[in-house]
Amino acid sequence: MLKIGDFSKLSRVSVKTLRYYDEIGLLKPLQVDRFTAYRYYSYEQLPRLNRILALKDLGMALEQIARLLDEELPPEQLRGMLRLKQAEIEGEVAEAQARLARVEARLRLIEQEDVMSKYDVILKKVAPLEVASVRGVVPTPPDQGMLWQELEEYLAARRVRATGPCLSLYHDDEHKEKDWDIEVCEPIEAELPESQRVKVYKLPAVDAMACMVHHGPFSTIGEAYDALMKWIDSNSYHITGPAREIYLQTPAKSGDQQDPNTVTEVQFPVTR
Amino acid sequence: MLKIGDFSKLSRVSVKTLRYYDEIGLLKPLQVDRFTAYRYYSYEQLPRLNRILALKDLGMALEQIARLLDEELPPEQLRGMLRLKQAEIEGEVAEAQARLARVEARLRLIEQEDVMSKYDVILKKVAPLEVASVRGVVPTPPDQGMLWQELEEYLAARRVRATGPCLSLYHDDEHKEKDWDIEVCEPIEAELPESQRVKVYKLPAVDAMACMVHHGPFSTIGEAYDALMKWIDSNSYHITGPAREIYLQTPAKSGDQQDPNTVTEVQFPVTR
DNA sequence: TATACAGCCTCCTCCAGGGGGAGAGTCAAG
DNA sequence: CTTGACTCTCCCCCTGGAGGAGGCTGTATA
Repeated sequence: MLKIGDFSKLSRVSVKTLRYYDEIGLLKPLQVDRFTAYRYYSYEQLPRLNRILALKDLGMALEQIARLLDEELPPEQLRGMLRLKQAEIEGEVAEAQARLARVEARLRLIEQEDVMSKYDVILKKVAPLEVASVRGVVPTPPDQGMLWQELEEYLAARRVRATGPCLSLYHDDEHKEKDWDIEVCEPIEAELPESQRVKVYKLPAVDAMACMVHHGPFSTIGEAYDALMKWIDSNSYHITGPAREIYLQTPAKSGDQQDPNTVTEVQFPVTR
Repeated sequence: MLKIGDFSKLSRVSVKTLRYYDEIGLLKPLQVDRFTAYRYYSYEQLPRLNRILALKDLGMALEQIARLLDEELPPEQLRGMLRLKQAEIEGEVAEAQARLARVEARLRLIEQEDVMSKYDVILKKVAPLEVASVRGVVPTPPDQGMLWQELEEYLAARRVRATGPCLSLYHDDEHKEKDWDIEVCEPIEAELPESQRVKVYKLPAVDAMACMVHHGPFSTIGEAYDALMKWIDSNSYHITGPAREIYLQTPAKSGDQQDPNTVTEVQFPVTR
């Protein structure tokens, strides 16, 4: 009969842990003094403890180990559990490697430019969204006011209201000097007839959307685009569709390019 | 001003989490109604939240993120933290891969033999140990009784007692039919003079000791050796020194090869 | 304007695997 | 017999929230 301290030294498992294993029923002392509550272990319990440690070392949860040991399970089932565990750890490895890649990308970014630290990109899933939209070609982005006016008049006339912040889609693949192909959208829920100019449809869901929030005047939104592009490049993604610009907080004066309280989210659908 | 639900939808962070971030001071709402305690957020808080999510995504702890954001730390320090994080994740990857290798080895083992499931190997560090020992060549392991007798008589005559379970070292590299080179040891703490036959020294510490506890008669200990060897092989380790046999629970009748209550630990120092 | 109902609040418990420590009782050697 | 080393139970702590109870609040609609 060994007292807990002796058993602890023998097995190199802390006393605390042994008491915990007793508590959860994973390894009960062979005998417990009814008056002093002292735990007494036997050498013969070492194999069970070692089995516990071996399974724990494979990444099994204690409760699972308890079930596994007490149910005298068939070897076939142990095999199954191990294979499951194997898949799980493979997932962990992949996840850790992905995280490592993100950290390295971030390091590369701040290596080349410290301003980057103003911006943070996150990757989200985005649900499909029912919108009413007007698409057209305008000289430069600030000129899209015309499109907005058109869309809003149409909605107001039919007493339909936006159900969330409105957004623009930028359909051009590359940066242009003039003649931008822009689509302005308002999310709606009601039924709405289409017209020649106003389309009603569901924006597709996006599995991986690289997003960044720009807080500051519209006139400086280029910085956000630069940072976002750099992030996408650094993380070896590439763009798979039109950019979205979501107007979370619109300027006090509509169309004001300088209002510093404007908040805009820029999004690019991406894939590896 | 956005209520917590709206802010939650906007940022795709659960309400629960936002309240938690408020509680730990990571992201306080811009304003809290003094009477209703309703939290009100602003669009301008999105960048901070996004920064939080981005850093969390790199594996940073929330408390670290809080310090990082509130201390306006120099970019140099961020770089340092990221490099630290990088090393840490590399460690995680390595650990996960090692665990995966262990699971795979275990799968291979039970694949070839189900009996294996009786034995569990664990890898320990072993501290140095002061011992008195007698070494000699005996026909077969059960004949080591002669050596034990010699050692114990020497100790008894000098009133020195063992401070832990005694053990044998097997110095032969390969399995032999006869003439085993065996050293029997008793751990001691007291000063003890050496003699021609009895040596006193410190068994070296071992960094990686593959250990297995055999519970059953001595006569069947060969199974334990087989399993241990197989494990070592399966996990691509190799043996770097003499095996140790630790007599945790000795037979009721000294030297009894058949007592089923005997408990013995078999150890091999190993390395990759 | 009454009411329904969605949304918000605080507070509590729970997860894994123990670590740390307080306060009190026990064991064994000298 | 004493003393010091062990041991006991009980409680709180860690991460990053999730789940739910019980009770207010805000707003849209009839």
